[in-house]
Amino acid sequence: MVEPIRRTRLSQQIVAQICQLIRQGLFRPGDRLPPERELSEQLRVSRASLREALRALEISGIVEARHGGGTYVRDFSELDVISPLALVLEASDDLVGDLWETRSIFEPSLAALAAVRATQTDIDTLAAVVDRQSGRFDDVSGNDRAIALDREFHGVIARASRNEVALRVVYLLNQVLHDGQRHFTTSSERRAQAWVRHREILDAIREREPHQARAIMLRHLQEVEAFILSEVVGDPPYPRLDNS
Amino acid sequence: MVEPIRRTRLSQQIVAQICQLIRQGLFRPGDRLPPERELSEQLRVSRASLREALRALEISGIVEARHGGGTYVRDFSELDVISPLALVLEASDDLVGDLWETRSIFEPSLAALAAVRATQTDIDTLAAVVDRQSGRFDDVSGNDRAIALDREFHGVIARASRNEVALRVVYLLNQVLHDGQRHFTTSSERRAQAWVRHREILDAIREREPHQARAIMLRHLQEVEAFILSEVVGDPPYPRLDNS
DNA sequence: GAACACCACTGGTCTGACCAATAGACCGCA
DNA sequence: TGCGGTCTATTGGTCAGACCAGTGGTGTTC
Repeated sequence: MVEPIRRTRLSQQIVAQICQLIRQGLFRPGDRLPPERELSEQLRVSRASLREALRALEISGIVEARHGGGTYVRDFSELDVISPLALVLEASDDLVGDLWETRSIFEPSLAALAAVRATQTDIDTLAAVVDRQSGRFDDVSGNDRAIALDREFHGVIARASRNEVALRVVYLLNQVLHDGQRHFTTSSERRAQAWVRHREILDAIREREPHQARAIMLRHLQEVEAFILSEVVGDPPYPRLDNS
Repeated sequence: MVEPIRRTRLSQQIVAQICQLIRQGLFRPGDRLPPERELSEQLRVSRASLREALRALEISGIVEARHGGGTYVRDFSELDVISPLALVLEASDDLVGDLWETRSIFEPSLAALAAVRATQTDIDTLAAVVDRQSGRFDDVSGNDRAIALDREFHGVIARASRNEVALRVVYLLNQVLHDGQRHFTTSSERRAQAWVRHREILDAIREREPHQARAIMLRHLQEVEAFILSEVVGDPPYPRLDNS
């Protein structure tokens, strides 16, 4: 019935303000922020409070501090930040199924959006990734490289969807999933099958066919998911949706 | 060829250590951590460094600090977690369109899942919410109540989808969206239309028709989104997907 | 011109102090 | 006894200033 009073910490206000400055374009990715001492003086807050705010921004992946070198605004396209949410989800193996299901909800739509919105540059980048995936990866480090390329493929599509929010969400999901199964090994046959699907998705995006892109992405994820869930985890506790 | 030296910040080590203590069960959800002064003494670090670590843990949703009351380990099942995602999205008006689009990706699938997995209790709860939405809400506080009920409706469906990850994501999205437009006013006609859709979704879930639930939810979101984007924000900068 | 030494700058950490909110102890009144 | 208010120790929030440690440019030296 009544609205609880909004007790806002000083560092939160600072975070909001700096975020706004960045969003307004006063600070652009790659720019160096003013020194902490100077910034704290301008904001009329102590350096400790400012540092708490900067730490929050750093955790969020918005800025990056270099000891002795200044604090820089990160390029948002580099989203490879350590997500603290991974700490929360790490201990729970039983969430892997949920994570995959969530990907299956999300990424097909992102592929469809990418088919509508991808620029020629996006498509070229995606094609380059798919091309690099055509290799065999038989040596020791091959598995890691294959996984990295797979993440890159899905990352490029998410970026091509031109939806900042969805991009962040899907990136987070994949990161948690990746962290939980870092040493997961795929077989050559699996990789070959995935590569075929990746090529089909690329073609669908290139041909601007969102429905096609969505359907193939869904099929791709379900194939991989079925394999992983059967090998690593157990059967899902709840009924699944059929495709649609 | 050589491994770069890992220059780790003090606060990062503290975060790792506290996380480990929580993971080991020394601190359980709901427990109160030792006071900052005491903890900093035990860890042999300054209070400032400890506080930076605690701020990181708070952003991650692992602990919660209460001014004058101590720092508590959060119950991870609580959903209103401050995520780094929320920090990024805070104070950003031009992301409202992305947020809505992301909802439109997510919630139709959740409705479909709910149609498959909802228990009788879920359906009863949902029916009760819809029933309460049938009122007129003409008085002053009516708008707030209507918005609260709307959030509750979508929350119950998300919970009924039995997907912990998706639940958290959609909860976060709606929270950010709500925080950004707290004082948004809807007309009675809009509410009536939304109520019709809500009833249709409820019926679809009750009849165990996932396709139906998905389709109506998508339609519902697109209707509301179109209204809000036209009234409050501007036209979307990128082409939208047609339904599907 | 290249290698080196130096030094101003900047983030990282520490100390100690004070402010502000909380919560429990304590007291007085009904 | 039980309720209400007050008082105070505890605890998080903020501040100021200092020093440490890594960076990068500048000037010197050969």
